[in-house]
This record gives sequence, C-alpha cells and structure tokens, in this order.
Amino acid sequence: MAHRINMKDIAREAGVSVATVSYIINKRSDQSIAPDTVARVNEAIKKLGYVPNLGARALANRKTRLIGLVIPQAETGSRMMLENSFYGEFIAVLEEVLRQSGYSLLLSGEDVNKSYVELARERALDGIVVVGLPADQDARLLLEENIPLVFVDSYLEGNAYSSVNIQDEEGGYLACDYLIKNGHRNIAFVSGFLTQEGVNRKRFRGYGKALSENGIGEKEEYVLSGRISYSYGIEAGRQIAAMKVRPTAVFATADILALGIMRGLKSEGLRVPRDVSLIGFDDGFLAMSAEPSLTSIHQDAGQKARVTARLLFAQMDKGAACIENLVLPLSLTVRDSVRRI
Amino acid sequence: MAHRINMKDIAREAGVSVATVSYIINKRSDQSIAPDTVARVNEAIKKLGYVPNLGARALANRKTRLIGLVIPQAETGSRMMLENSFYGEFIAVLEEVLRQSGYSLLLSGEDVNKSYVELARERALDGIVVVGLPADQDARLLLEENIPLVFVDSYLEGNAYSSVNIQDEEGGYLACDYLIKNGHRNIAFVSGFLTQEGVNRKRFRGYGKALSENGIGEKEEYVLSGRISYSYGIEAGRQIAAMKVRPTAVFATADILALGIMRGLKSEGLRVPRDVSLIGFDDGFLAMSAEPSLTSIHQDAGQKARVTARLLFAQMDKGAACIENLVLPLSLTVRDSVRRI
DNA sequence: ATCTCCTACTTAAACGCTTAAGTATATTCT
DNA sequence: AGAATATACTTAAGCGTTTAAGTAGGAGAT
Repeated sequence: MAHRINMKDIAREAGVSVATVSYIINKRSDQSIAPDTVARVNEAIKKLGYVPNLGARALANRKTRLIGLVIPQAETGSRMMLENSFYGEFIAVLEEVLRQSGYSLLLSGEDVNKSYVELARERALDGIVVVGLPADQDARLLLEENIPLVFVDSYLEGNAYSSVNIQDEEGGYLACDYLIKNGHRNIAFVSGFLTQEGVNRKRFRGYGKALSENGIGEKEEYVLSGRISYSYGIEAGRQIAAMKVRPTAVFATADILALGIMRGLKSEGLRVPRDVSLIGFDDGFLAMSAEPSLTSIHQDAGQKARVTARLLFAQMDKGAACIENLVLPLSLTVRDSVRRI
Repeated sequence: MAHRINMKDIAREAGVSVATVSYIINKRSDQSIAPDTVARVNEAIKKLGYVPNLGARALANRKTRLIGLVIPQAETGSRMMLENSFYGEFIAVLEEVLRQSGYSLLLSGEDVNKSYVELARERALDGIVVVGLPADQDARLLLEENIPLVFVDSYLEGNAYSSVNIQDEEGGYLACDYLIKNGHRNIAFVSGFLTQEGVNRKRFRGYGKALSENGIGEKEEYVLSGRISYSYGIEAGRQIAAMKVRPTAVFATADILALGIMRGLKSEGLRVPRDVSLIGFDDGFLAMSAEPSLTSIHQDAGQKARVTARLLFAQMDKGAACIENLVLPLSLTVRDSVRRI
C-alpha cells in the first residue's frame, strides 16, 4: 500500500519545516518567505506529486468547504430527480457555481433515519440546501451552530430561515387566468398531493383566485391530485375525459403531469388543444418537446440555483444576520396546447 | 458562536475518558465496558445532542466514507444531467445504495483545472465513479493509492480499470436490424459527436454492421452528428427532410435527439411514422411520453447504478485485485414510431 | 500469599494540516 | 557600538477522532 505523500514529506524533501510548507501552499501574505525557499518547496510538491488533504485542513480550519444538497427522492408523490429534469439542471448549475468558489457538493436523498440536520453536523458542512422539505424542528440547531441553510421550494412557517421560492400562487393565477381569457370556464386542476402547505397548495390557491375573480365557482370534482408522475397524469386524463360536464381546459402543476394527461385524454379519443386545452408548469424540456408543444408556466432552474448559492454565501459572510426570503418571478410561455374558444 | 460539542464534552459529562466514549460509540466488541458506563455515556450523548465529526474520524481512520461521482456537464456535445433524466435516475439510485451502506456522494462536474484524480486525492475519497470520460493518464495513481475507481459509459483502452458499460454496439445493431426487418433500407444515423471512441462510435458500428450484413451500403450523407440536444435534433430532422433520396427511417442514439428529429421532420411536413420511422436510445421517460411514443433501445439506469456500486464495493474489499469489466444487456422496446413498409 | 488472568478502564500518540508564538540572523537607525 | 526592526524561518499546540499500549483492582488458581 503506497504511502500517501503529505506535507511532512514535502518539508523533508525541501529541507524546511511543515509550517513553512503550509505557509507557502496557502500563499499567506502575512508571512515572509525567501523566493528560493518557495521555489524549492514548489519543486518538491511537483516532484512528489503532493496534493493537500482537504479533510485534515478542514479539521484545523473548521471549514470543510462542503455544501450539502438534500433533495427527496420520493417527495409528496414525486420522484424529483428521476422524472424532473428541472431539478437536474438546478443541481448542475448549483454544483458548478459552488465548485468555482472552491466548494464541493454533497448530494443526499432524504434519509429515513437521519435528518439533514444530522447530516450537516456529522459532515461538518459549511452550508446546506434543502429542497422541497419542511423545516425540521431541529433546523434551528443549524443556525445556532452557524451553519448556513437555505430552503428551496419549501414553504416554511415564519421566516427564520433563508429561502428561495417561486411565485407559486401567482403562477397558478397566471395559468388559470390565461385559460379564462381564452374563453374557458370549466377548468380542471391536476397536481401533486395537496396534503400540506407546499408548492401544490399555493398553485391551487392561485387557480382558485383566478376562478373567483371571474365569478366562476370551484368544482370539487375538477380538482385532482396524486403522485407527480406520467402515469398519474394518464389516470387523471382518463378521469377528466369521463366527466359528465367535461372541462374544456386543464391546468397541471407539472409538465410531466400535463404530458400524462395529454396521453390519457388521447386514449379516450380527445385531442389537445382541439377538445381540451392544457397548460403545464416548469416549462422545461418536456414542454418544448411535447406534441403539441405545451403552453407552460416558466421558471428558470439556473437562476434558482444561482440565487440559492448567493443566499448561502451571504450567510457564510455575515452569519445568520442576513436571512433572506426570495420569491422568483414566473412567466407564461405560450405554445400550442391552449385553444381560444 | 456556540461551541460545537465533541467527544471531550461527552467524556467530561459522563466522567470517563474520551477513549471510553469512542469505544462505546463504535461498539467495539474487543473492548469490554461496564453496562452502566455505557448507559451513562449514551445518556450524556443524548443530553448534549452529540453527533460525531466524520471528518475527524476520517483523519484518524483513513476512511472518509465519501464516494465521488464525476459527471461531465458538457460532454462531447451533451448536457448529461441537464437534458437526460436517465442520468438523473442513475445518480439517484447510486446515491441511495451508497447512503444505505454509510457512504455519502460527492457530486462533481468536470473541472477545467482539476482532474477527477486530483479531486479524489484531495478529498481522500474512498472511491470514485467517473461517467462518460476517458481514463486520465493519472488514473493509475488512484489504483496505486488503492482508491477504488469505476468508469461508467467510458470506453477505455485495455482493462486496467473496472468499468460498467452497456452493449452499445449490439444496441446499434438491434435498432438498425429492426428497421431493416421492417422493410427499411435507407436508414439515417443521428448521434452525438463521433470524434473519439465512445458510446456514439460503438452504436455507429452496430448500425454499420446491420447494414452490411443485409447488403446495404453505408451512405455518408445519412450519418449526422452533433450536440446531443433537442435543438440539434430539430436541425438534423430538417436536414433529413431535405435529402434528395430521403431516408425512410432514422436511428438516433438518444431519445432527446429523436424527439428533436420528430419536431424537425414535422416542421417540414413529414410525419412519424407515416413518412419516416424513428427509433431512439435509452427508453427513458421521454420515449414513453412522446407523441407518437418512441420505439427505443432500452437500458436500465437503476441496474447500472447498482452494478456500479457493486464493483466499487468489490474493490474496497479486495483491492485492485478484482477489476471487472461489465457490459449490461440492452433490449428493444417497441412502441409507435416505426412503420413496416 | 503470590502469581496469573480478567475486566474496565486511562494515557498518549497519531492522522495531516494550520497558526500563534518563538528564535536566529541580518539590516537599519541613532 | 548597541538597540530596534525586519526577514525568514521553526516549534509546538490544536482541530476531533481512533487505537495500541498501559494500568489498577479484583477473582481464581496454586
């Protein structure tokens, strides 16, 4: 087993103490070092192929340069990473931004027997991003221990923690209002589970608001919710096709659901947008490639990731003093799945 | 700044030495400890909310329980994580398997100024999985230092490293042969860049083999390659529509490309499968939800992830002695995008 | 009563790094 | 010439664990 070369080896090779090596590696300006010593040490580093051990540095420094990203694999019915390329892009951009600042991303699903709070503490994370999960009651421990924490797409009570959300309610409103402006009055709503306060519930509020502002009563049978998946979409589509008073439009809170709905409707002989108009949410790749292409509420994964990083860095600099709750704007991308009637 | 409680605190609280606390936490059977001491220590741990620092443990142990996953964000033309939910599922499953064995996943894109070899060494990773990248010449350093390493979807020269691949060539053959059996003879091939030996090149070989076995000559103009993306697919679709002798079928090496092609063809007034048959690769979510649904070469992301973990664990146990090169089988999922002529 | 062997601990070094404090030599100032 | 200052280092403690080796006290054997 080849011995992993460390600072001591460099120090010996260059004929200096490990402290000197450390000073040189960290380019500390408060410590003067002779140019030829620097050269000698750098040569030794190159010769022996030395790479610093960040774990050891972390212990001495109390900074791991490790950021956790906790993202549930089986959230209220959705398989985020698996079926939603939106989060794929979010992760990719977040990782890149962090890496460029010298941080590494530790990715974790939701663990049944270990909360993200424990993860953050045992790995001594320098920060943690939690997606789509409620604030654990232990979460305040993280702030007490000064571990930066940003919630993404999680609706929290109060504003004790930094968070990044989108205008979910406005998004629901935007979608439904657009349908109404196109002459629709019987509008179904299909979403993930509405069990707790979360993005689905918010979007549902927006939907309801648009209806009531236009004097349209909410019909319970028009509200369907289940697992955010293609297959549940199909099921919902079939249910909608079978309704006595069939909706002329459907608002789905995810593109993936919308595609399923499209398929479900089609299997019952109904076409989008001829028979039923459809509007989705996320406006990712799926919306673009659908046939017909899907009108959808657009959100920007890259922006969300960059903003998340910004809030994280802010907390690193100024501590818990700068808790911020950001709500990113949404827009409507009009494509071919809504028909004016 | 609240002081992070450590073993010393537990030791003091329970009136024992830190060694004893360590022995209790690690439940070492070679060290006998009085039951009431165990109780006292566990009580202290609970009372003070102690969580071990894995970084410090790693330093003492020389085991970080950290596995790296390096996945290029802008590989030969594709944006893997962003546009390919296949890799999303791969990552999710891999992470879960690792987590259940007590490992954490460190996710990294490809870094311009830091190879995965350096990452593995500086983070003292216990193992590393490299996706879609050639073996760095430094990669042998990892084996020398006994760091388990598995390449996924990377074609390497020789078999010095463990690897997980799929039967890419057979997949290309399978797809093309199926088209031929359905009466097609003018078959276009659309893929990511063919610059180096890799999955695209292998699939291209399979395509060529099926053609020649059936006495069909390869036509250079039928071979298109570019960025693996929806937009390149559209472009390719348009090019195909404009060919003097138009192909009656197209084999695309990614579902995402196939969908773009579908769109491109449609923009020129051609329908799938009426005018042009189409077959994709991956058979992920996109193939299923496409309209018409896409016949595609199926590969199993979860299996790939589990097998990867297995090779990694094998190397951890038995060292570099058990290098294995696995090639997972593929199958054809028949859907609605290929017409018999 | 002495020796050996358990049991149940403790001590202290080590893991690879950082950093405050110390030291030796050379340079500049008075 | 002696004091003050600057330069270029080294020493050693500390970060939070693990673990080999040591030790004290009691039980059992002789």
